[in-house]
Amino acid sequence: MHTVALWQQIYETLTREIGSGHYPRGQKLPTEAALARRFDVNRHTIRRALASLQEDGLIHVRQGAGAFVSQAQIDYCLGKKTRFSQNLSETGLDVNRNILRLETLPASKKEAGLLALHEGDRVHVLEAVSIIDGAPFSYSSSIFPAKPMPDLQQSLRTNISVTAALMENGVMDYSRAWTKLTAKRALGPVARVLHITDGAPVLRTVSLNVDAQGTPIEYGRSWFHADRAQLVVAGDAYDSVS
Amino acid sequence: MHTVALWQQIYETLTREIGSGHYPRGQKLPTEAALARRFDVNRHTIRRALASLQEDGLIHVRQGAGAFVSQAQIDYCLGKKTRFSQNLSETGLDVNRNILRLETLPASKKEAGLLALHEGDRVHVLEAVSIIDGAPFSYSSSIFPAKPMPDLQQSLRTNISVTAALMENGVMDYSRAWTKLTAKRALGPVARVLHITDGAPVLRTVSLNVDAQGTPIEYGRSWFHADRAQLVVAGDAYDSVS
DNA sequence: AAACATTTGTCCGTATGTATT
DNA sequence: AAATACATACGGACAAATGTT
Repeated sequence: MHTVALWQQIYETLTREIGSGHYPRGQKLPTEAALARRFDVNRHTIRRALASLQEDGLIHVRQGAGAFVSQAQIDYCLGKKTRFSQNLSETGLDVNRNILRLETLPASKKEAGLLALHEGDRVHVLEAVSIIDGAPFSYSSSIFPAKPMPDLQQSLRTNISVTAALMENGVMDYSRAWTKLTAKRALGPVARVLHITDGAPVLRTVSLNVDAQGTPIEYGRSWFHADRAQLVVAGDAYDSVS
Repeated sequence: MHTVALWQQIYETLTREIGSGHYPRGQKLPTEAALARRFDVNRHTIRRALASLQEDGLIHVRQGAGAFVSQAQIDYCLGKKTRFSQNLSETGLDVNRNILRLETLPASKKEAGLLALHEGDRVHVLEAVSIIDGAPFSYSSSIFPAKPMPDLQQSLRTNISVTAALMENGVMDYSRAWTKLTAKRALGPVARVLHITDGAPVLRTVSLNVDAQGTPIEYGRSWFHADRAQLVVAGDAYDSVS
């Protein structure tokens, strides 16, 4: 007869309980000793179950502190028609934005190259932190060519949505040319705005948006809170969303 | 008259020199003191230039050790038709693979759910490290349903390419249903196989491949060496590659 | 293992030119 | 025109991390 291992039963019970909200997100689980008493097993059996929970990313364990239920990761869908606000507000989350910097200035040689401009052409620079459910989710730094949309700065200030701001400036449609992703350690400023400790991992993306003619209209770099963000590339999303 | 700041000239010079291979990848730059002598400026001016190089990701600096030219990141393209070996061997890189584990066993409840099987149905488990140019690039753990491809284990052992192994077992075509990405700290085993220090950032992906009928044929989790890997999602790649 | 030299990180201060108010 | 703020550049001192002997 086949019996499920003890640790596995406990693992499944805890998975259910975490999923149902019995142990709220971010909160501490009972100590290993307490769980051992509850399930009437040895502490090592609990540890085996917790190890699996950790592999699944459901909890994270800090030596000396305890096991904590991980925050739910927010799925951020990447596709040709990636729109930040739309992407997230559709999920019913409370999305907000803090502008850290918004100005218009001449492009450096590097910036000009990225947007296919000439050095000295003016660009709008936007740095912002997106806040979801009251906590920092991502920090992003974008540049836009100023010539075709001289009044974008004002639009960005009044609209939370970049898409809406672009529409006010005549860009009715745009698409994501490419996105490059890698993992980095959060350094000084990024760690500060994301409210994470220096050196914690972040997901960094660099991306280019182009208009219907293929002209670059936004070059952006983003840093996502790794504990909160999960980027999703769905095969279908590219076709269906349009 | 407008003059370019000293530190900026130095920054551009070093950018050029690194780009042209004057300072080889992975190698140490001269010390700040030496660069200060070379450009005949104060050490702080050099530091300002190095800070910009670091922002660009061209170098990374280790206190006490020095500034090192970053390794060129390997672009790994994500798309519907993502094929690991193809993806990378086309770039002319030396791609290899070490199998850490390859066996066939009954699926746990969780694994069964992921592949749309029943608990206890047999699955092939493959854990492997990919080696590019002699150094670990990624570690991945995959499961395949055994029923439709009973001899896959042998094929995986003899073929470096998973695609080729699948073809030998009747899967002539498959596509990437979705990929989920996030950043993590490398923990024990992952850090060991990737040859990085514990806690260093890694890029983790979870993905599902399905056959032409939409049936799951591979569920995989991968950990990419963050210093070496850059995942690229190109809008066009989804359409053109087919 | 312990002492040492090297190298980067941080802080203090000073001076000057430039842009803004 | 004057006052103010900011970016740039230089000089020095010590702390912290690393590598070597």
